[in-house]
Amino acid sequence: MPELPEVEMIKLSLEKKITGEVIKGVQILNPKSFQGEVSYLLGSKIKKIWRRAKILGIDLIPKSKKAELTLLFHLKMSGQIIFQPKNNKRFIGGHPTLDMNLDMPNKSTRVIFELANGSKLFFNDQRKFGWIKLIQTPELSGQDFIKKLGPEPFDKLFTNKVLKENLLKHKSQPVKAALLDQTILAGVGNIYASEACFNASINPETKIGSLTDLQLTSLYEGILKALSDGIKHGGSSKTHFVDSDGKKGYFLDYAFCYNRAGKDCKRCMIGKIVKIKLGGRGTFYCPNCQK
DNA sequence: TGCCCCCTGCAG
DNA sequence: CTGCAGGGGGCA
Repeated sequence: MPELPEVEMIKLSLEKKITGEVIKGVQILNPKSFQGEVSYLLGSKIKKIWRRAKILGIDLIPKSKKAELTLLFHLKMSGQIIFQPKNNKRFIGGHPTLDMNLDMPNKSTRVIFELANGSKLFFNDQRKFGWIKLIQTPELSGQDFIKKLGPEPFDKLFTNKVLKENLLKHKSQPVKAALLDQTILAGVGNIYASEACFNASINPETKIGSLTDLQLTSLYEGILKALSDGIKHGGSSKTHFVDSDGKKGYFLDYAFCYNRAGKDCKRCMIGKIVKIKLGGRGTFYCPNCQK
């Protein structure tokens, strides 16, 4: 489900609600969804919520004087984190009919966190690919899936030059496949990879090695534009994504190519968006203006 | 680098 | 019924 913008929306919608709260209980409905010693969580206090790439982290201060804990979430394709206020009171604005049914738990609920103030967090994951991992905070940097991650797109260390260097280690790869490689840069997934190529007017099948310097720069800008547009519109809700309030995001209404096969290109107005398969993933582009 | 796999459910 | 879905690890 979620790429960087979607996880960011979850983080933003969650942090004010649960920071400072204490975890009172945990119910694990699907054992494969949770790794770690659950009992350590009980009585711990939520210190900070953060995002790295597509991973959401919750730092915890344990009840006793043990090392600090971090709860890691990877939502993979269908994960959701839903906050339920005390007494299940909700004040959802906008268009309630467009938000998900918030009766929890539901069929996809895998883990439930109960907070001391009576609110709850539901980890839903229809396809069961996602996971929650409880580790000691000092172990974080040693985790393989963290170590391997490339630069964070909105970090100031992620410059045009860094992207170029990282990409050029993979000259024979098609551009769009490279954007999905989390070691090159972290956080871009299938939707925003297609959009980034569109923004840069680059055919997603183009090999990295044959990109001009100018194209590499356009790609850098195109990536940042795709991701920030994603955040601006609250993320992409194709099937599963909602933020922690159960609200959808509307980026796909503004997307240039993703999920628009057969439709007119919004830029050149001549081409029609096509869908191809690249590296096993659906890929969209305009054959007329992406060369 | 390119499959196959982990799962469930929906659209065609 | 088949194929496909915002991810990514493991295998040849």
